[in-house]
Parts: sequence; structure tokens; C-alpha cells
Amino acid sequence: MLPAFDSERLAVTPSHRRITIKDLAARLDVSTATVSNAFNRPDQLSPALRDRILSEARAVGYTGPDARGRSLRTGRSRIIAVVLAESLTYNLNDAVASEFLAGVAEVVDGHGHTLLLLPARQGARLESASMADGFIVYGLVADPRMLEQFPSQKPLMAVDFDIAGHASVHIDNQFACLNIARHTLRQRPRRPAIINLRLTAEPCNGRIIDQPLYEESQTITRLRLNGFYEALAEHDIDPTTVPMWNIEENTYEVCAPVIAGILDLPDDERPDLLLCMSDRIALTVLTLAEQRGLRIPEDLRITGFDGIAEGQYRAPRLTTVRQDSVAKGRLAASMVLGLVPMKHHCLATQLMIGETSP
Amino acid sequence: MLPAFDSERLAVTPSHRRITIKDLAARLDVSTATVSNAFNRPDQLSPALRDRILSEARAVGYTGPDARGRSLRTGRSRIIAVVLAESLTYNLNDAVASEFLAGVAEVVDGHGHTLLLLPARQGARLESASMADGFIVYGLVADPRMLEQFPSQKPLMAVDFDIAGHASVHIDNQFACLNIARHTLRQRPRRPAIINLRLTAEPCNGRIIDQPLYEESQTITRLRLNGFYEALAEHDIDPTTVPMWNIEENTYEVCAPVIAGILDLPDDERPDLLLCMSDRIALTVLTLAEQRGLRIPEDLRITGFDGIAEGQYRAPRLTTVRQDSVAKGRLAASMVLGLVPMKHHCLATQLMIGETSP
DNA sequence: CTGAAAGCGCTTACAG
DNA sequence: CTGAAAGCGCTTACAG
Repeated sequence: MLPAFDSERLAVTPSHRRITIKDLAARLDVSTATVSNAFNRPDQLSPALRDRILSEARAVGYTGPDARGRSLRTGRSRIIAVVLAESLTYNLNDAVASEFLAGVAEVVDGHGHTLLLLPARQGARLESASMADGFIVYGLVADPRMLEQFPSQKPLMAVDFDIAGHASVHIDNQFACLNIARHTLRQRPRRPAIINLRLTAEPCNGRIIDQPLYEESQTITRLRLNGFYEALAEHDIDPTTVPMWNIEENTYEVCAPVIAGILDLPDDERPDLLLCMSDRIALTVLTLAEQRGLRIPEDLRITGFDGIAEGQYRAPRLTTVRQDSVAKGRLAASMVLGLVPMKHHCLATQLMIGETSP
Repeated sequence: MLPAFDSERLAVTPSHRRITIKDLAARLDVSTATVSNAFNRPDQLSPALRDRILSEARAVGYTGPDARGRSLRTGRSRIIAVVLAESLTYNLNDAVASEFLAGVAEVVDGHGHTLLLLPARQGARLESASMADGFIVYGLVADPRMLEQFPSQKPLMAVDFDIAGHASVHIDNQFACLNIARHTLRQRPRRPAIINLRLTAEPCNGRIIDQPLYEESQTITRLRLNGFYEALAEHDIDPTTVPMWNIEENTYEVCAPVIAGILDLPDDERPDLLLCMSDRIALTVLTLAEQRGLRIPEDLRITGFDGIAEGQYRAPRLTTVRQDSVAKGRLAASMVLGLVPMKHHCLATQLMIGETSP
């Protein structure tokens, strides 16, 4: 199945000295400037000489000007860094984060730049950060000193949170949650409840009793809660009587045990409406509820947040709020590349009514 | 909802000249070597002097040695590039690719390196490629000249295809498909069919009649087909009589119309077994079949490939082959970082029997 | 414990 | 149309 091979001939880290513009210049008896021009400014030398240089380059295996030297000289690397508050693994596997990154990638790539992924975990020293020409910080970075590592002369902007003095992209979290809760509360649920995402100041994966919560300025999920509370109050429900749970990480594995605990409550305690702060949470509710034979929406109404594909290409479809993460990524990239002015932006969301709460 | 702000004070691209080790040396009347040592080799200077340097650095906003200068001097950037055959958008949104990238990221990050994402689209000039210390090429790169852009002295390895003279990581595609087809053919389907992924030499999103296919050396999906054919022959079915379709991109949007066409065939022509080359395809079959009221597995058996979470956290669960993409990524990264020897690897897969073909 | 000097590979303004 | 020279910011072997 695999090609026959001779392990001796497999390329490891080869030891040849790298070929440079200087070697090439020496071999051809021209100046390094001319070799450089052959690659970067065809109009600066005769076609004949250029051909001679390029073919000699090919012959000796010179693959073009080295990016290290070039970027030191020009001051630009054509690299844009995305600084990620959560782990790389989380960001790559989560649908919302992936779409955001895809939006960033599209614009960055379209402008001849590439993407460097920098996880901003606690205490990380990001040696290669200063390589980048600009920074997009995605999500609340736990350690603010992290941000001081980035060269202050380069463009930097924040997504889904704020960094003093810098541009940002947000969505209308509170308004969106007010709307979806308003919609579903019209059905007069008897036991509404809320499943929050990363809302407690200290880690907590389970029921929230008196744990302190993050402030509005710290996390967007607090704004989502405000929206839910506003709608509850409108419906004459005292929000403080509504049970709440907290989820620490937006993955099936982390959600599932908490949700199982909720669904396994006695019939007269089990919520008949779960307002969830993400589609991942809502879909996990749906899966576990179906396994338990609960009827959706008769026994249990479910709402999500995000509008990811997985919640829409299934039956029943999730009632949720769609946010356009791709657009968010595109806008962030456009700002950091200087294609649009640095500003504070707030993107609109859209209520999507599926069968989990018609 | 957004903080009040004064648009005049928002950081755009600031104009200050960047501060260097030289500025710092001048201010403190020490050599640049000493400033460098303060950041990189604490043992090379007295603690008192080091403190003086670091606090002056903080005071003037110097964020540490610039990666461009450093990497030019040391020859290393601590950046590993992943060269992606498909678009960045595809790679970020596809579950298998995301897991692969997460595996790479885990090891790369664990060794103090960061990840540069390089889309290898046709004709791309990857200016920043030579920045990286090593290259992982993921998937068959359409244009082989692409690979010549990478500095030949640096470690490079291929995943899911082969590059002459370089190490690789594969899975046992043919064997895995032989096994899953053997399993499902025991039920003696009357009208088995195959849905391929990117198997025709020329783009084709639909039925395959006589279109030429890629060779084994070009794509892993040809190996998957070989496995299916082997099992069909074992069951005395002439593989050439089995209808085949081709899917050009492993996304719901691209699959759906082709699959709808298959499912909407008259009852006596509609396949009662669909061997799919990915879970994404199989899940799309499942969604569209459920919408049409087909009973699974009575009216239609479905098998997938990959073992992604979405196919397992649902009812009915997909019968599929699980490949450990995270392990693939970890191994690729370990090789390119020099943590394990450069070799050809073939990782085992696992047959997973769900309810779509018990 | 500290510093003077060389040089990593490149591009650019300038002179010819 | 081509070349000599400076310098981007840094680290390192070496001398003191």
C-alpha cells in the first residue's frame, strides 16, 4: 500500500548550507541587488539577465528570497496573528470559532497574507508574535499582561470583548437574547431555566447558587443573561427564581453530565424550557432528551444561540439566534489589514424559529 | 451596550518608530549584547543590571526582542507551517481536518512553537513560507511546483499522500474499506452503490459513468474504492456493475443535490446500501433519507468513513470507520519537530458498528 | 560580569 | 540597465 522506500534516503533535516542571494550573485558575477530585482522588480533589469538569474536559481535549488531577511529589511512579514483566548484545540473544533477563523482566513488570504495562530494561554511567552504585521484578539484573554507582549506600533483589535483604546467587533448579545426569550416565553412555560456558558467568575460546571458572575464588561455571556432577565421580567417572572446552570467549556463532553443531571430531575422539577447560551449546549440537551424519550417541544422547549449548521440540518431544527461569525471574521481581518477604518462595530443577529420552540 | 468611546483616540497604525535593543542600550549606557542577554540569558549578567534593563524596557514600552531580527540571526523562527491542499475555509470547517490540525497544534504548541496556515491553492506565491522551521503538507497538493517553494534544507513531511524522498503519515484506507464493506455486504443488499469523494481526475459532482479516476498513488480515496471492490468481489458481485457517484467537496451544500438525486430514484432503482467515503456524505444521506421517510436500515443501509463525533452523538449512530485524526496530527508534528525519527507511518483504523448498518 | 564586532539575508535609495 | 553600500534588529563567540 505504501511505496517501497529506502529509509536511508528519506530527507531528515538536511545539512546543506542554505543558498542565498549572495551565492547566486557570486556565481553569475552580478550584484545582489540585481538578483533581488530579478525576483521582486522585473522592470529593473533586462529580460535576458533576469532569465539567466532565474534559471541559475532553479539549477542550484534557490527557492526565492528568504522571508526572514526580507521581513527584517522591509518591516513587513505578510503574517496576521489571531490571538486565541481558548485553546487551539477548542478553537479548531468549535463550529462558531471555526467559522470566525474561516472569515478571517478568507480576507487575510485574499490579500496575500497568511495566518498565524497564537494561543494566549496563561503565562505563554509568544516568541514569534512580533513576526506578525497585525493582531486580532478573539475572546476575553484571561491574563491582560498577555496583551503587552504585542508590539504597540502594530494594529490590534478585539473580537467579542474590549481592549482599551482599540477597535472591536461585537454582536448584539443582549438584544438577541431578549428577543429569543420573548418569543419562547409567550408559550408560558411553567419551569423555565437557563444554561449559561462560562459565566461564573470561578470555574463551575453545574448548578449556580450564589457564585459570583462575571461583569458585563468581562464577558458577552453576561449580556446574554441580561437579555434573558429582561424578557423574564416582562413576563412577570422574577428572574432570581429561575434556576441556572453553568457550563465551563462549550463541548459535548463537558456539557453532557450537567445536562443529564438536569434532565434526570423528577418530572415536577425538570424544567420545561431551557434557554441555552449556545447551540452546542442546546444540541446536547436535544440529544440527551431524545435518548430519554422526552417529547420536543411538548415536554421540553429548547433554545440555542449561534445558528450553527448542525442545529439546522436536522429534525427538529433548533430555535436559535444566528450570528454571522464569518462576517465577524471578515470584518476583523479587514480592519487589521487597514482595508476599512478601525472602529467599534456591532453586528446584527437574527432570530431563527425551529421546531424545538415553535 | 458598547463602551462610550472617542473615535479620535482609537489606536490605528501608530507612527512611533519601534524601540530596539539599541535604543535601550543607548539609554542605559550598556552594550546591546547585555540588553540581549537580559532577555535571553539571565545568567550572563548581574541580577541588578538585569533588573535595571527590564524595568527600563517596561518604562519605554519595549516588548522584547523582535522576532524578525532574532530569527534572521538564529535561523529559527519557532513557527511550523501546515500546508493545506484544500482551502482554509474547508479545513477549518471540516471535522476531520480540524481534528488533524488540533493534533498538530497540541504538539507544536507544547514545544513552544506556533502554527502558520498556508493554503496551497493553485499558483499561490507563499512569500512567508520561508519563515517556518518546518512543513507539514496535508493532502494531495494539486500543483507539484508548489512544493518547490519550500526551502529544501528544512524538514518537510506529507500526510495522506506521498512526496518523493520525504516521510509521511497514512492510514490503512484500503484495509478499512474492505472491512466495513465486508461487514455490511453480509446483509446481502440487492442494490449496493458507492458515493466517492474527489475520485475523478476531472471535477465531477454526480454520477460516474466512464470518467477516468485518480490512481492509487494520487489519492487515498482510490485506495478506499479498492477496498470496497475487494469486498464486493468476495461477495460475488461484479464491482463494475455497482453504480458510483462522485462528490467534489466534502460539505453538506455540495453533497446534498447529488444525494437527493440518488434518493429520488424510483423505488426499484434506488440503492438499498450506500457505501460512503466520508461521514459528512453519510450524514447528509441520513438527513435527506429521514426527510423522505425512508426507514434506516430497513429501506437503506448507510456506511461512512472517519468516525466524527456528529455521527456518533445521534440516533441512529453511523456505521463507520474511525480514523484518529488527532493522532495523525500529533505524529506529523512530532516528526517535523524532530521529536521522533522521520519515517513512513501507517496508522490503524477501527470499524464502528452503529444502527445505520448493524 | 560586560562590551566591541561580525554577520544572519535581504531591499532600497542612490550613483553611474 | 546595473552595482556599491547601508542598514533592518538581533545573537553569539570572543576578548577583556
